[in-house]
Amino acid sequence: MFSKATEYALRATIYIAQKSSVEKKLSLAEIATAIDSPPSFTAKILQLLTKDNCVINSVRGPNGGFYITEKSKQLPLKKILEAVNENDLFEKCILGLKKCSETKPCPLHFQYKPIKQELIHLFQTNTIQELSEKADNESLFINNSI
Amino acid sequence: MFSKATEYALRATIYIAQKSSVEKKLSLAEIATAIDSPPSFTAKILQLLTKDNCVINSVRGPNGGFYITEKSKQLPLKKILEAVNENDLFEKCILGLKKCSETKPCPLHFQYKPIKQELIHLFQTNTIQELSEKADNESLFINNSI
DNA sequence: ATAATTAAGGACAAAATTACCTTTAATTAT
DNA sequence: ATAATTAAAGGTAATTTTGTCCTTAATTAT
Repeated sequence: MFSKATEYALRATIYIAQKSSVEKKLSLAEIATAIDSPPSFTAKILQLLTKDNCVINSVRGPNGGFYITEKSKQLPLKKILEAVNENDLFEKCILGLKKCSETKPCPLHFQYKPIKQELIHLFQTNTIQELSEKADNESLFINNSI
Repeated sequence: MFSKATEYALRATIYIAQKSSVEKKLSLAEIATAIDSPPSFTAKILQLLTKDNCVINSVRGPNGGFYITEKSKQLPLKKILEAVNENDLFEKCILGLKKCSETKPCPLHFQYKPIKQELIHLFQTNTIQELSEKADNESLFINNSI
């Protein structure tokens, strides 16, 4: 479904929202270990999420690391997809047809449409905070190797 | 969503179901042109679909080509995904967590679940024939460049 | 039988994605 | 101020996916 990059972005952001605050920043090493992702590749993705502080924040130096503000926690998951340039995924034709549209629909168009809309709805209505709270309850999901 | 390979597999199969019969086989060249896919790569994918005649059939030589039997037209789209080994796509965790399950769910698990089931339902209930008939009505969808 | 045609199959190439490593810049603690 | 720490940034490497090409095998038409 999603690329590795997007999966890591979602997992990392949820983890950061769960565990961080301005006072308690998380290092790349901790994040990558926690979400079971390759550290260097994860660094690149965190950079995307940090661009213009669009989703998360970072500071360098001792006791530096990544954190998320209360304000950013109110952002929809969609923002994460935007940050890693995978936001158009749900817009695309399921058969990969460039010209597929309402007026020129592919044979799956109208059956896929409601599903697509549910996906969009899922990522638009859920905030980062809501997800991180769910993560608190529903077992520590995030470590991929456990 | 899907890989190029899967998109081509779906488009090709629908096109073959639309236009072919045992008497009227379609050449690789015609199929690739019609669905706007790279011919050689498409050849590989058609081979997968032809393995054990699981979805489509082929014959070599003059007036050879690809066709689909009436029986195979009754197969669900899911068969196409199986043939190109992308059938597990809908089984996977949306966050890419290997151990995500009903008892150890990721924070998106229960919200994604119904969507996943609709996707599975879509590919399990629609037959190749049904799709190709839709393609007949809903404009010739398949050429990607028009 | 022979030649022509078409898919099958194998090897290879290009592009995209994923992953790694090293240097630089910023920040902090001493 | 200096040294230590951490992310940023750039380059590179490995892997996967996508795409190409060439030879082989099968079938058909002549």
